Amino acid sequence: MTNTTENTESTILKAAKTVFLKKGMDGARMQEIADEAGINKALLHYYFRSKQQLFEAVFLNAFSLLAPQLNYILNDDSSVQDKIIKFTHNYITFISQHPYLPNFVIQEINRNPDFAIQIKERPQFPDIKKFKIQVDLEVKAGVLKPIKAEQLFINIMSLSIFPFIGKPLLKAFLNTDENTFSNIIEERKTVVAIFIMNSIKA
Amino acid sequence: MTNTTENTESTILKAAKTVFLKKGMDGARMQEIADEAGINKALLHYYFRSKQQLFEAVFLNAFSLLAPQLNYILNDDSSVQDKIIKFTHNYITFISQHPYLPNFVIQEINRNPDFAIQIKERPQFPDIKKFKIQVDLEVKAGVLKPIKAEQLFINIMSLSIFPFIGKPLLKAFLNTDENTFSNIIEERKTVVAIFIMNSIKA
DNA sequence: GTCTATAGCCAGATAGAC
DNA sequence: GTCTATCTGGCTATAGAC
Repeated sequence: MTNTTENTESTILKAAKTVFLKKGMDGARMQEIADEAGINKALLHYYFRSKQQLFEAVFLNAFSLLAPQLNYILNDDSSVQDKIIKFTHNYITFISQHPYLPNFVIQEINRNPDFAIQIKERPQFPDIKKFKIQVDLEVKAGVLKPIKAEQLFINIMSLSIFPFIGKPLLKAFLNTDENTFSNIIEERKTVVAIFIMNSIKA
Repeated sequence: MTNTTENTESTILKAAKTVFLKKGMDGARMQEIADEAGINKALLHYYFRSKQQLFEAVFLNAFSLLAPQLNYILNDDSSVQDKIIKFTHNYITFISQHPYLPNFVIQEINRNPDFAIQIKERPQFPDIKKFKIQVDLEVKAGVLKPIKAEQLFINIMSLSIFPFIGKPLLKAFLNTDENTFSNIIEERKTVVAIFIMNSIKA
């Protein structure tokens, strides 16, 4: 019976995730989530009380998929170069499999900046401190050209994430179909790291 | 009297822009737009018939602010390097003054991909053809390291636009306040071009 | 735990006076 | 052209049967 409960609850969460990620908090409908889960609308309220609470469960789940991976680039002990090569490959691969994730998280934080505050309280929240020290050291040692860790971090994030968020726009500008665009993304798993390292390797 | 009409109409458009850009189509309320314009809700319908039509007027206006600037990097005759330096500086400066714009346009295209199709029909819609030829030529001439024009274009867009879309998230990760983040953006008006050119200059 | 039925509210849209 | 008042539909949430 605990099993049944957990199954229904996770069925709801999965359906809610599908709908919220595509439509956002404002665009999502409880009825659509219920349909997606193959159950009744009232049951959603039985398990999660309100749309808001269901949404928050989905949001925190989504965020906890995206954020911890950043700890790798921020806190691992290997060289900046090694981390950039591995991170961009892994992150682009991961987002390819969850293309709605970054747009959803960013959109909802923009809608309600309080989320950003809540999130910072959580354990495992990525912190740039160590990365900053490492970059400064490698710059001083002459391994990297002069660059601020903050700018480098923003560049890595931008190059990894934006193509997914801006996909429909980029597809239009590049005048490509779905397949060609997928190939371009596939290429980025390697060319992003090359692009970055060409720029900063001393 | 034509004047009065145009004034009311543009007052409504301005108010609608303010609200739609912040809240998006789904989050915006006609009442809020009416309040922002200092007029009555019924008047919105008198001028624009429906929320959808008012929204589309705002969307097309927003898009027509963002897109034509791309024609500079895509179609101007100066060298790739010159264009990147000028474009990143100008675009980041422009978006700094209209920070909600890119997020709004991208969000709404993601919500309704039909917009992307409609938009492509418009005159002045940016086209990458000429840029592609130019990049290929400069690569062949040994001015640039080997890079595909499509990837370079995506990189330029990503580095210019993403920091605005991802601002609350980046602020949290970097653990910076509003002021520090503004300074980082200010720096990007020059460092983005340096970052790109370091990477691709042969 | 799960359903049907419905309460209650809110938002977009319209009618009609001025 | 602009307003007040109101209709109508749709959505979240709850009541209550099973």
